[in-house]
Amino acid sequence: MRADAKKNYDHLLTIAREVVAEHGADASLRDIARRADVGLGTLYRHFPTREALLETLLRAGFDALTLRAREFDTADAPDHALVSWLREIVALAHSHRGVIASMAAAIEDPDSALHASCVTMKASGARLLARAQAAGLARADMEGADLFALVAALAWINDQASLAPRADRLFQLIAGAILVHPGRIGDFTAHASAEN
Amino acid sequence: MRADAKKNYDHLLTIAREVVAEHGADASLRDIARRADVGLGTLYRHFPTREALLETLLRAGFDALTLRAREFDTADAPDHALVSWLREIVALAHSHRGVIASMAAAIEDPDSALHASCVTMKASGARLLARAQAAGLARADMEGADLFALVAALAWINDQASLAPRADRLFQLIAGAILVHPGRIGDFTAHASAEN
DNA sequence: ACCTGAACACCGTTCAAGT
DNA sequence: ACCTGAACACCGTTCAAGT
Repeated sequence: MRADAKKNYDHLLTIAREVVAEHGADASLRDIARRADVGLGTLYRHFPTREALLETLLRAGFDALTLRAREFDTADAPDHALVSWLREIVALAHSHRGVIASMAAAIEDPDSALHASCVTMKASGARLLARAQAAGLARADMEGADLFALVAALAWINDQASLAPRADRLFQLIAGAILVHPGRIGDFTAHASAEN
Repeated sequence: MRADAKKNYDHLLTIAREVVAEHGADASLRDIARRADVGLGTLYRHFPTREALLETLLRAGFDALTLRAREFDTADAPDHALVSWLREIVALAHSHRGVIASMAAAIEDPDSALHASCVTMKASGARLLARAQAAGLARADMEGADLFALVAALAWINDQASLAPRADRLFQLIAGAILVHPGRIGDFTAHASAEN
C-alpha cells in the first residue's frame, strides 16, 4: 500500500471508530468520509462494503475473543468458562451498537466480510458448550447455533436503550437455562465484563 | 371524516398492510403512498409518524391479545396461560417484521403512537406472570419489564432469517427458565400459535 | 495507484398552492 | 377540509476525470 493510501486508511479507521461509537453500526458512511477529510470514493476503495469496515473495526476484538476461548478451554471449570466467554462476546457486540444484526445476517452469508469472524465466534462458543456438556454441566439438547442466537438476542437487548437496564438480569436468567447447575452462575459472573 | 378522506385512509391501510408484509416495518413510506395512488402529504396527514401507521396496522392484533390475556387470566392453568400468551405476542410482533424495535423504543417514550399499546401489552404480561408466581409456577425474581424484554428478544430472533429456525427451540428454553416446572411446557405449547 | 466529487436513484419530512 | 407534489436535506453507490 502506498504511503498516502496507508495514511488515509488509518485515518478513516480512527474516524470510523469515533462515528460508530457515537451513532452505531448504521452510521452514515458519507459522514465518516466527510469527518475524515477524504473523498467518499476513498472510503469505498478501502472498504467496499459497510461489513468490510465493521469487520476491520471489530477484528482485534474478535481475535481477542478467539484467544480467550482457547484459554477458557483449558484453564477453567467448563461452566465458568462458557458463561464468562458468553459475557465477553455480548460485551464486544454491544460495544458496536447495532452490529449484531449484521453478524446474524453474516453467519449464513459467505459473501459477507463478517462471515468468517462470525463462523469462528460460533465455533468457539460451540466448543465451550460441548466441553460443558461433556462434563454434565450444560444441558445436552443445545448446539452451537442455539448459543449463537442467544448471544445475538442478549446483545440486541443491550442495544435497546429501554431494555438495557434488564440486560444483566436476563443474561443470568438465560445462562441459568443453559447450565445444569445455575446456582453457580452468581459465583463467577457477578462482576465479569469485557472491554473493547 | 369526509367521504373522500375516508376512502384514502382505508386504501392507504390496505396498501400499507401489503407493503409492510413484504418489506417489514421499515418499508418506504413513499412507496406506500405511490402504490396507494395518493400524494405523500396525504399519507402524512392521516399518519403523522411511522409509529402511528404501525399502531393502526397492529391495533386489531393488540386488542385481540388484550382479550386473550383476560381469558387466560381466568380460564387456564397459570403457567399454561402465561406461556400461551407469550407465544401469541411473539407471533403478533413477528407478523410485522421489524416492528419490535419500535415497540421496545415506544415502551419508554410517551410520545410514541405505539406507547399505549406497548404499556398495555406489558401490563397484560405482568398480570399473567404475577398470577403464575402467586401459584408458585413462575420464578419469583422476575417482573413485567423482564418479561417484556424477553418477548422482544424472542420476536427479534424470529425476525432474523438466519436465527429464525432456532426460534421455537429457544422459546421453549426461555419459557422453561421462567417457569418453575418447565417439564410442563412441551405439553401445551407444541402447536400453539397466533394468526394476525 | 490512488483520490475526488459529481451524478444517480433513492429516502423522510414539510409546506405552499390548489380543489 | 382535504389533497398534491415540489422542495429540502439527507442517504448509499458508482464512476469518469484527475494526480
